[in-house]
Amino acid sequence: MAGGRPITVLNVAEKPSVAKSVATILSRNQGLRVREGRSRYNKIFEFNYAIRGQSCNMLVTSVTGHLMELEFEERYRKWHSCDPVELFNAPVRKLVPEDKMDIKRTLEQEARRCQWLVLWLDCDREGENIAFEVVEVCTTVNRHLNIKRAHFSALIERDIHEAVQNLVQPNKYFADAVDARQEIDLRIGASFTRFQTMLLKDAFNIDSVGDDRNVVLSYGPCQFPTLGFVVERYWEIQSHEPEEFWTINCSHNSGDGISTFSWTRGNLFDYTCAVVLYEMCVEESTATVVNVRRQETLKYPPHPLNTIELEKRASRYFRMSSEHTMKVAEDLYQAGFISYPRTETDCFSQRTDLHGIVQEQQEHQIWGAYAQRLLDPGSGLWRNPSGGGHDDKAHPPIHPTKFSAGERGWSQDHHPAVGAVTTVEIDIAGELFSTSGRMILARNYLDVYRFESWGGSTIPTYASGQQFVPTTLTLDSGVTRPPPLLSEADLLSCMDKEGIGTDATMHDHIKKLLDRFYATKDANTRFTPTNLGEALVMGYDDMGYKLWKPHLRALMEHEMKAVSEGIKRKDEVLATCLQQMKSCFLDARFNKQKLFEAMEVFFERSNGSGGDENHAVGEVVQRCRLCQDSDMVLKRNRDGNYMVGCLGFPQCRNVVWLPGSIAEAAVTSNRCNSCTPGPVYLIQFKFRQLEIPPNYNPNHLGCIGGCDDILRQLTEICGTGSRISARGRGTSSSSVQRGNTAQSVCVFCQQLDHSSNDCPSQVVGSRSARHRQTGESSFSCSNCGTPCVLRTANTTNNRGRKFYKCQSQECNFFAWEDSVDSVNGGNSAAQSNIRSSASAASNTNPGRNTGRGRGWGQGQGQGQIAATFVSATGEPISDRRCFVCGDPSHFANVCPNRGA
DNA sequence: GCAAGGTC
Repeated sequence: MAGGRPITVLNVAEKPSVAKSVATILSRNQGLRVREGRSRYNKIFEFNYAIRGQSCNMLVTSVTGHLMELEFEERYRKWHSCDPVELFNAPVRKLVPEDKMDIKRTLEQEARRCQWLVLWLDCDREGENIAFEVVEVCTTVNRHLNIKRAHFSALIERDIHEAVQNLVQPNKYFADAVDARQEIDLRIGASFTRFQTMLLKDAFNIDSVGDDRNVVLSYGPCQFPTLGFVVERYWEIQSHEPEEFWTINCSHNSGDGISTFSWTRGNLFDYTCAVVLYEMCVEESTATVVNVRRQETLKYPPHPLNTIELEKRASRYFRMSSEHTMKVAEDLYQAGFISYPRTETDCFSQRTDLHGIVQEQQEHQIWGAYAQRLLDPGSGLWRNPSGGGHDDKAHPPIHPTKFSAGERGWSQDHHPAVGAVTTVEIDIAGELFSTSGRMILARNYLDVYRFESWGGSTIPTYASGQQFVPTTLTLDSGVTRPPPLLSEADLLSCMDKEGIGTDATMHDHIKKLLDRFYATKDANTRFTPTNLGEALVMGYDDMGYKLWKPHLRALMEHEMKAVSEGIKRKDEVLATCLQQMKSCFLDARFNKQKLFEAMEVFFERSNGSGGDENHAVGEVVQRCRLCQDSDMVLKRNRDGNYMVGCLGFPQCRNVVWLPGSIAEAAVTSNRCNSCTPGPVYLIQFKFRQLEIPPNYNPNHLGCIGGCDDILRQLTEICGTGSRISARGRGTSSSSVQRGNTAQSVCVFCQQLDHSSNDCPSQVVGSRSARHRQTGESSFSCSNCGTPCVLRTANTTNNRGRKFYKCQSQECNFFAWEDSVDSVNGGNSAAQSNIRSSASAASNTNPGRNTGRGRGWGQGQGQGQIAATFVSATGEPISDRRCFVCGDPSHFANVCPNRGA
């Protein structure tokens, strides 16, 4: 070929900027001519060049991403033109859309006079697919074209010259995989979207979506699993039962500093057990150092950067949204500062010239010196970065491709930072406690990677066998908390882990949730599903279909990979996938009632019968007495169990779980005559007969306001439908605290300090059953006769002491529980009903028997101990307080002032 | 009016 006449070569890039870069690099900016094409964005560059000795007249132009779109044939385009199920088989075709026709014409025009076509599309599956679109357009007008593919990963001279001198063939398998993906996405998306939109849009008043004429309840194999992540986390939070736990903390002031030792048992959920162990420690409180360990630890630098990690780190360190990050990265790529920013790869190949990359950085004023040290063989600092195990075989990890003196926050090659951790273990009465401190010995890569911190903390010196008396020894309590709502970084992690979307599209799917009114994002970038989003997921979940789970996409992705590797044929994958999805579609349509039911939980039927105008029928039960800001509504969780929850969730977490034996429940327009503050709407319950005792009527018109003994009894007998939290469970369960404590607020008296099971008002003040069969006595206000509630004092002098308070707002009656006990002969309901485990524990302690007892203080037989112990078996008196109002009697998750 | 994926 060498020495022949010049040939004309048409080079096509994926976007105009790449065409320009390729042309500039190959022409070395000598004799480069530019002319307009038919599309105003896609210029044509011309210059002379020699490929392996063959002189070429090079034309370089571009497309803008995909040139073609897949669409249904005309007669299936209109929404009502066919049954949506037909979309699984309806003929489809690939067409150049109208707005790409100019580009198509330019390609045709230039291809007619060329001998070669060189494809400079991005080196990934989509790029390969676009390459075949370009081939189709060009070969239609010139079937003699010689087709070549250029493989490059960065717009730098070395890569571009190397690519053009080593042209290869395009990979049809890659393109086939994308064809299959496109067809499956189109058929599933269109069929399900039309189905659920036409089914639900007009059937309900979907108030959250504004102008509902344009509402589309879309379904997509990426957007729905993304919504699924949001809803699943929301459900997890909603079903979390706050659970109290106890732990022993020990501190020691040695004179050289204070060490805080934590209990190696961690948190105990059994109060009695914790008290017994605490008591042992207090009685035999000398601590013995049993182990002092000093260990060198290493903190490794992060793996080389891929797109998701770039987005997550930018979100974490710079609070940049994923969308903005990719925009900036694209700019840097186009300016030649970094390699291609859309890559899954997080390990460098052997071919990458890492030394060359670092050499470029030697002049940098911040990390230049570090780069020089890395390159100095005498320093012994060089280490090839360890990979994260991902390689898309198309692009290297994102790395700098040329020097910049400006602020750029990444480095490539790092040594781990070195630290020394000292761990001290002590033994008190057989219980182990430990503490640790860290000293950083060598910062190494942390010197240049300034975003990661590795704090040091010092502790005094201890020797094995040494004994000391703890300065404080406290039994502290806490409450398990639900996980937070998903943040944008969390969501990206979920999507990445499950393979939802591509690096370039993940942020689009997240945005789609907002656009479709499926979810909202708050100021902290945390996502909450809307009623609409939750209802749709719930509907499919109730059908038993995991269409909102990532499995379907994962399966498809797996199949696509097989196609791209030539292991499976496109046609067979398409046939199997679509067959499965079609039967799933038919099943979903058969079970559409589930979708209706789920929507009914949240929305009124649009042709509904109206009902009581004062409240939304079928929903509102009462005003939330906790936040006093939102309504409490009857809802079902995803397991079908009923609860009455505050609409202010997640800011307000007030929830009343109802018996697990309910088959059906509906809020009526009847108001309770006795519960205040009203109105409290009665709920018509239908219980599953086999799950309740025979003497109860399965049909019951009940009230959650506090007056309904039958409801309380069935709750106790049947338990609630609240999901048991997976976290923080699994220790012993002998204590009553581990009973049915799903409510943040007691069902019966709306107090925060006990569960409905322990509610004194049910014994003391129940209207319908003043005297229970057990013979326990009640207590009513001696002024007005209204039933009293039992509360816990929080004043300095009486912290933890219980008192009765009249419920009537006009009456100021008040009496200490312990003084009432003595009047009533010490057999009060309150005494027997509250915290029985604590009572048992406190029996070891002479003194008032008020629930949890009062613990061990100075002067209670502990005189041999010189240190001051904080009494701890009463109400929580550690430094932990509600961070909202500072009250130590509760935590912020149940704070009545929250959101005030 | 529908998907996801390129890109402007």
